[in-house]
Amino acid sequence: MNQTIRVRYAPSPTGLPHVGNIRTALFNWLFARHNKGKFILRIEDTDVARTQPGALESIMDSLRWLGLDWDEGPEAGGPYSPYFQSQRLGIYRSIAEKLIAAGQAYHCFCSPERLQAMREEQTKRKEPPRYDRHCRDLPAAEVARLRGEGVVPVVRFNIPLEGRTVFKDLLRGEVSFENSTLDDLVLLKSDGYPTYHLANVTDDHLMEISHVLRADEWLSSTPRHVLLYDALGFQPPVFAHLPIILGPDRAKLSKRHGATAVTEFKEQGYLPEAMVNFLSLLGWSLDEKTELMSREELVANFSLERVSRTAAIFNLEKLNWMNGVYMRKLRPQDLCEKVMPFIESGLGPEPKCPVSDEYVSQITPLVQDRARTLREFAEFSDFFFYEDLKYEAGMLLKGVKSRDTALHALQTARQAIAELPRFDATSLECLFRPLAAELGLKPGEFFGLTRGAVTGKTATPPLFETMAVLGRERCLKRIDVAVKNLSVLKPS
RNA sequence: GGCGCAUUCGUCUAGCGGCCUAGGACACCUCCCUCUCAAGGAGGAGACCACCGGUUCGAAUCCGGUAUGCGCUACCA
Repeated sequence: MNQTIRVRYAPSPTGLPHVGNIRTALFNWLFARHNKGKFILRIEDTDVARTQPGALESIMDSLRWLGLDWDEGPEAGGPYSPYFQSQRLGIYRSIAEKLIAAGQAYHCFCSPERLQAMREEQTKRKEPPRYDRHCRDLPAAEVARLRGEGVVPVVRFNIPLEGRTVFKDLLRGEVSFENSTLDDLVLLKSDGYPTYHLANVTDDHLMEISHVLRADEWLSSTPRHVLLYDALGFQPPVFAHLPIILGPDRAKLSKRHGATAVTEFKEQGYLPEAMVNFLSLLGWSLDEKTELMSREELVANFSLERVSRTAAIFNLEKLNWMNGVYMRKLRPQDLCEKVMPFIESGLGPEPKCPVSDEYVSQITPLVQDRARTLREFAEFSDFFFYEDLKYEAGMLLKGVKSRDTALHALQTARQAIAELPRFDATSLECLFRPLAAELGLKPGEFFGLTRGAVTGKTATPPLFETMAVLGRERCLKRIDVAVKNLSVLKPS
């Protein structure tokens, strides 16, 4: 096959794009870029009731955020316009009419009520619920009568009553279905919109899609599509059904499992490059060891042969780890820039120090190794920004013998700090180590106590660097507050 | 219920007949480093390769069956 590779991502704008969904987009994109082909974005807005206003924007935002650029589609345009199925209604109608004329499809006047009753009846009799082909061979006179009554029909496809439909799936090999298990699916709905099946087959053909890489849940409807291609005299594309993504409970990933929309990951402070890397490993692998790959490496190495066939569980822990790796790889000034909005929005309304580039760039090297997401970065460094700390005074006593020991140590530290000629990390350490010995405290005890006073936390970046960034005045003030907090505590 | 797909450590996976007494990664545990927390380094535990048959000198790898899971079974995609 030496035609150019053309693949598409064809979401329906019914909500926020899901990570599973976007993983399919990623694989399509990687396949296109690896093969120097085209990646097309096509919007399948054929369900009027389910289409949501902002969905298109969030689909495009998600793709852009991950760097999955499309060659044809909304905003990009392209030779096969339009790329919105709702703007191609005439095409589907004429295809449907062509099928009817050829005896490959028919009008069906059955009401939704009749269909539902029929299915209930079938289920009760333990039969597979299937359209009973009531309208398949309706006499012309009957059709005219129903028409006259104003019943708007749907168009159904004539599935062959016998035989098998066999097709090749790139990942699963030959797949075969008994035609008798398929029913006469609806092609054109009564509102004039096509169903997925018609629109999909029509557009994939017209847009010269070479490979259909879609989620596994479509495998069962592929024989219908193959039959449709046949009826229309179209050459079917190559199919590859990708494994789906499950939540930790092995059920299809959904809102119950926490964040699932791509935009949520963005808001939670994940980096797009980490996301792309992580998602690429959900159902694909390069070899037995390589895990960390740049976008370029992924493009260079991606191949369908190495896509697995089994559903994968979305492992948030691993994403967190990988995001941390990418955070640590960032140049400090880049991290600084990326984390800024999270600091600004992540801090509450309480009075806080000004958030400046200069200040944040001092904090960045201290927190970079410690945070796994940008949001976590903001949380870990919040004490740098709040003017007043909130903590339980008892926290200060953790690891210290008594309240009075702590009070004395803090007061001693306060005075020493106030008199320190140079307020930097090295000077502070040279001051504190001997001071701990003088106080009869272990360094860890003394440092921990000071840490609590100065940050309100038990776990922070290294004490002296942290103090140096906070500045002398703020440290003194916070120690004063700590002393006050301890004084009102019962002696221990 | 019918049809289809799948089944290797808790999780993501490597493996496409002998290199496997099954490799890597996350998570977990221990130790080192260390002012806390991380990061980093060194180890460890963790999979009778779903089960049962078969093919073969030899099977995680091929075939059949069973079980389990998932998907589809709409005028939704």
